[in-house]
Parts: sequence; structure tokens; C-alpha cells
Amino acid sequence: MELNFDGLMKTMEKAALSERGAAERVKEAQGKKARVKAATSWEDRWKQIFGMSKFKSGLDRQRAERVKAAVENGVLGMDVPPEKITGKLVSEKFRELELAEKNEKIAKLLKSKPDNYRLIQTEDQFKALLADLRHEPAFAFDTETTGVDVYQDVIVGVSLTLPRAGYHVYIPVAHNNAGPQLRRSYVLNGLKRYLTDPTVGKVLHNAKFDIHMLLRHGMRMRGLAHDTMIAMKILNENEPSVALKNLATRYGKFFGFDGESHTFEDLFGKACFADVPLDMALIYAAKDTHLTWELYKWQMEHLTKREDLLKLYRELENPLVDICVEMEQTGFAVDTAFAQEYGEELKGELAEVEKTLVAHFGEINFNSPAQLAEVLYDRLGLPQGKERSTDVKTLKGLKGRHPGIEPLLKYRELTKLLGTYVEALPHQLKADGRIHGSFNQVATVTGRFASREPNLQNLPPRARRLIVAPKGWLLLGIDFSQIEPRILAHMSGDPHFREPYLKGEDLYSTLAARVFKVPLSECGDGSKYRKMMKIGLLAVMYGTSMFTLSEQLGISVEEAHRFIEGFYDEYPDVYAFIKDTWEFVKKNEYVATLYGRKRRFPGHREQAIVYDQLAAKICKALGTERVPLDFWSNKGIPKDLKRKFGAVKGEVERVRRMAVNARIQGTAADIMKRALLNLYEYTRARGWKINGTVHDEALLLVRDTITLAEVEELEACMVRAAELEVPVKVDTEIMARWGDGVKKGEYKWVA
DNA sequence: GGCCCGAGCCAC
DNA sequence: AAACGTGGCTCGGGCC
Repeated sequence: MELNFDGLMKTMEKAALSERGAAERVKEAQGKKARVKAATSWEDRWKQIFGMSKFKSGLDRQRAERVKAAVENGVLGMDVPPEKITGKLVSEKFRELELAEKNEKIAKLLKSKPDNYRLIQTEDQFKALLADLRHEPAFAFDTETTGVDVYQDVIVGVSLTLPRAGYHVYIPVAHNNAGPQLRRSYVLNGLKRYLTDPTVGKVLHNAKFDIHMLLRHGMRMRGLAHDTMIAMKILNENEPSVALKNLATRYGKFFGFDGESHTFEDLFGKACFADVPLDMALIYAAKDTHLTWELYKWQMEHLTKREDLLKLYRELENPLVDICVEMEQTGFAVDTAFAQEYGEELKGELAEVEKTLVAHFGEINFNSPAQLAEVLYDRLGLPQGKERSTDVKTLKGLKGRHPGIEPLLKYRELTKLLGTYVEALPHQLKADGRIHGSFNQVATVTGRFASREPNLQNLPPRARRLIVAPKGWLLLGIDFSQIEPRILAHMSGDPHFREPYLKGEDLYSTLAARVFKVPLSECGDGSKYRKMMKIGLLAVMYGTSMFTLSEQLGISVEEAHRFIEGFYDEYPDVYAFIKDTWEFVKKNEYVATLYGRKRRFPGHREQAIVYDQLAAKICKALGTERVPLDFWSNKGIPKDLKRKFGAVKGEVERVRRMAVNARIQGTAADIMKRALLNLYEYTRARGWKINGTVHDEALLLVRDTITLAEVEELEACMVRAAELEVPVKVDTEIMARWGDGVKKGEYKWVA
């Protein structure tokens, strides 16, 4: 636990963790249903269904109309005749409530204006501000904009908090129908030397957004000292919302903000900030930087108590913000002609397959699992699992049973490729004809990047081919080879496991030969032993159950168990690594990566203690060393033990899997982030760009005059990012089209 | 018509 | 009772 306020954090983190649990959501939904049922009036019912705080859009008015209709038709079955609804349309009533609620919040907001919030509207006021800014080694900064599209919207005002001078300002520059305002260019020019000076610290909440917005107006901000959104995720990766106002509402009492802080949407709904009156805008916007600064100080209290986290934040996450901005700004070029052509080709294929499917199954929607299940299991009487699933695995199992299955699988493949990628990507182009997705450095609990709008990390090979390098440029893909097993080799310290890497042998072949006790010559590329070993090692790292592993390998559960036991016998330190992780997370409720990133599991200790105690009792009762694989069907386990153990088994084992995985996957993520920093330094000096990252691969945009020596220097940037006691290897692909390149040895170098 | 969720599936 | 970790997108279908 990083933050001191144990009770609060514990509750918070528990809530956050449970939010991830589907069971909790179901329970919540059931509770909601019950409350709705119990509501005695239409108003109550509305509240329960939508929540009073959510009155904001025209959409809700539409809903309201429907509620009214439902009331009138007696559908809701309530004893509230329509005429009793205050004589007005329901929608009007809601509009009234909505307005009243908003106005109340806004009135409260206006009344709350502190004396040190200042509106800057004249040149004199602005010059006085700049004079004070000269004495600030660091300040908080924020932009207000017409919207959240960083490639379309514009800045309508900026706010600053000057901590030494002790006041907070909002400078409107493009508000509609408002009082006197300075011009945007004048204000940005005045602030430029402070915003671009790397030695003047800027503190922002979600700096990436503001850096993009400043770039819209031709300014490159430098000198990000602290990003409170990112730091929050480092302090608590389970934080459910890192929206500034939500953090203020939740933690504000620890840094001087009592009561609720309303989000923009709460106060202004879908309005454009340019239309917000200046007095209101001041309080809202100046509060943003004010909050950001206080949150920053509070976060620093906690970070300084945890040197490892401070280091992780300062040296890794904070400088990465600039790289995220660069990746997003760079974007990906799409070969639209190829996309068009390929799309047509796929559509042609799809039409053929559809014809076949109609002949087999009739005119149904083949995209609908429900309709499909009805045809497959009810009409055609194919053998159904208990779940009537229509997923690929199930369908493959039914292949021999019906001639329509094969084309159905083909249909799935084609619609996925076409609908999710080939047709979708060209729609994502921005004004400059490139795709600018967003990369989020703190979206995952393990530290990996996430990518969205579109997700460029899950393009299948065939869709990657739509992405090309612009003329005069090349795409460079440098990926870490087997980074996760290498991390396991390093962290476990297992000398036998490290051996193949140190000797330059193939990992899986060597492992397979040892575990299966067959000559190395029988474990070469493509051999069944090597294949099994590869899956087996993945199972070890991901904590796969013996049941799943047996299915994957097509062997019995007992055989799978013997296989993994055999592996642990040969590599005892790997086993110890896993057991140590379990012990550590039981004791500390967190695990850490090689570079200090933490994943916390609040509340695990208690459950793990129960788990271990009950496991010991079961072993004693059975006279075995471990809880048997057939725990659930085992008749020898006393009923009450079975019930009690069953209650904690799933969750404890889940945490243990996540903990082991977080150490390995998280360390790999750290290494990639370190690599990106090295690459950024190298490419920036040459005007090249970092394009993106796909977990163990860095994508770069480089000039086509690049030399072999330069490629090798880029590779060195990657390799030296990993400080492992086993060699680290990278592979580079040189491409004009993503996924269609050559290895550096095969490339025809210009120079 | 938008929101939400599950099923299914793509990547590493 | 549940069986593999981390994500995001599309679709159908239910909701109002």
C-alpha cells in the first residue's frame, strides 16, 4: 500500500478491484433491479434507473418521453395516473429538475470563488502575471478547449497556478459573447518562454492532451515536471477514475479540498467551453490548476516515501509523455488504394461463402450467436456443450458433423478481417490523411501500453499490410526476441534455465530435451517436443491450469501435470520463483517488477491465509502432499472443508496467477519503455520518428538513407535497456509496408 | 437512437 | 465450481 491513509485506500482499492469482477457487477445489477422494482413512483423509478446526476442530454428527454408513454399505457404497472404528473409533460419536469440541479451546482460554484482566483482580461493584468511568472521555478498549467479532438479543436483559454505568488488565473482567449479578452496568439506568445523552457517545471493533469493542443497552435511545450494523472496510476494502478475532479472528490480532504468537485459534464453538459460565461469559467478553470498543484504536492509526499516509485515515475513514466505525443503526432500512413482493392476482394470471397451458408443454414444473421445456436443445436441437432457456444473452438469440434461448419469458420475470419480492420482503418484517417490513434502509457495494470482509436496493437498480419511508410521513409520494426522467458531466466536465477541463452542454444529445444529426456536432435524446430515445451512454458508463466494445458496439448490432465512437474524437477529455481511470488504476495499484497513498478492486490492476505490453512487440512485428511487435481470431484474431502476451500480457491489462485504474470509482463513493459527512451534520444537527433509499440516491438519511421551501422545502433538502444544476466536479443525488420519486410541482412543498403 | 453488456476474436 | 495473463473493437440484442 503506497498511500498512508490505509483505511480509505483499502476501501478504495477493494472497490476498484471488485469492479473488475463480473460477479460484483451482476450483484450490483441485481440490486439495481430490486431497487427499481421497489420504487413507488415514476420519479423514484426514474431515479433508480438512471441516477439523478445523469440528467444532461436530449437523449434523456427522449427516454423521459418513453417513460411517460409507459406510464400512460400502464406498462410500468404503477399507481400513478398520467394526470398526476404535475400536469406537465414528463420531459418538461425532467428538464426542470435537470436545470435546477445544474443551476444549484453552478450557483454554489460561483459563491465559492476564492479571492486568489483572477481573471486576466487586459494587457496590464497579463504583464503583471508574466512578471510574477519569472519568479516561479514551477507552475501548474492547463488548457480549456472547444472539445477533446486534439487534431480539430482549439484553445479557448488557459489557466495557471503560480505557487510562489499564491494565486490562480484563467486567461480567456476565445470565449463567445463574453467580456474583454486578449488574443490567443498574444497570450501564447507571452507564455512561450516559460512553456518551452525545459528548466521551468510544468505540472499538469494529463499533459499529453495539452501538449497536443499547444502543438495545434504551433508551440512545443518542454519541461514537464509532473503529470498528476500518470503519477496517480503509479501510486495506485487500481484507481477506477483518474479524472481530476473525481480524484479531488475522493482524496481532496487530504490536500485541502472538501466536498464534491464537479466534472465539466456535471456542470456544463455537452456545452462548449467557449460558451461558458467568464465568471464561471474562471472558477472552473482556475480550480483545475489549483487542484493539480495541490494534488501534485500530496502525491510527492507519498512518492518521496517510496524511492523506487519516485524513480520509476521520474525516470521512466514522466519522460515517456513526450514519446507518446510523438507517436500520436506521427501517425500511420494507410495505402488507401490497396485497402480499397483488398476490401473488394474480401467482399467477393465473402459473398461466395454467404451463398454457401444460406444453402446450409437458411436466411439467418450469421453474425448472431443466438440465431446460429438455434440453427445448429435446435434445428440441425448438432451435439451441444452445456453453453451452446458458437465460438471457434466449439465450431472446430463440430467440423466433421456438418458441411456448413467449414464455410462458417471462413465467414468468421473474413468478416472479422473486413469489418474490424480492412474497412475500418480507412475511416480513421484524420485531415492529414494519416491514422492518429492514441497510446496510453498507464491504461494497463502491468505497465504495458494500450492503444485505441484505433487499436494498432492488435492488427492481424493481413491488416498490417495496409500500413505503409511515406515516400522517402522506411518502417523499422525492432522486436525483443523471447523477452519474457529471458526475464524469467533472469529473475529466477535458474542456472539451467539460463544455460541455453548463455550458450546461444535454442531455448525450447534445450528445455524439451531435458524435460522429456530425449536427445536434442529430436527437439529441433517443428518437433512435437519443442512445440509442447513452448506451450508448457507459457502455461508456467501465465499460471495455466492443468485442465486447460491438457486441452491445449491434447493429453490427459494427469499427463499435463506430470509434464509440468517434470519441468519443475529440472528447473527447481523456476519453481521457487513462482512459490516465492506466491509467498511474497501473501505477505505484502503486492508484487514488483525489476524496475519497481507495483501491482497491488488489496485484501489478498486474509484470503491467502485461509486458503493455505484449509489446503493443509485437506492434505492431512487425505494424507497427500498437495490438494489433489480432482479437488471438486474428490469424494474423500470432508464436505465442510470442500465448501470453505471452494469459496476462496478461485480468487486466491487468480491473484497468484496475476502476480506471477505481473512480475514478468510488467518487467518486459518496463524494458520496452526504457528502450523507447533510448530510441527517442537517438532518433530525435536525426529527425526520425517513433511510430508506435506493440508490447515487445518498437516501430520507427526512418529515412530510407539509413545505414546498417545506424540500424545496429538502434538495436543497441533496445538491448541496453534490459539489464539482465542473460543475453538480450532483438530482431529488426525493414519495411516499406508493415509486416512485409526483410531482415537487415537481406536488405540492399544504399550506403 | 444511444447506452450497456456479453460473445467472440484480434494482438502480445 | 472452474479451468490463461494483458488489452481493445465489432456485433447483436436488450434496455429505455
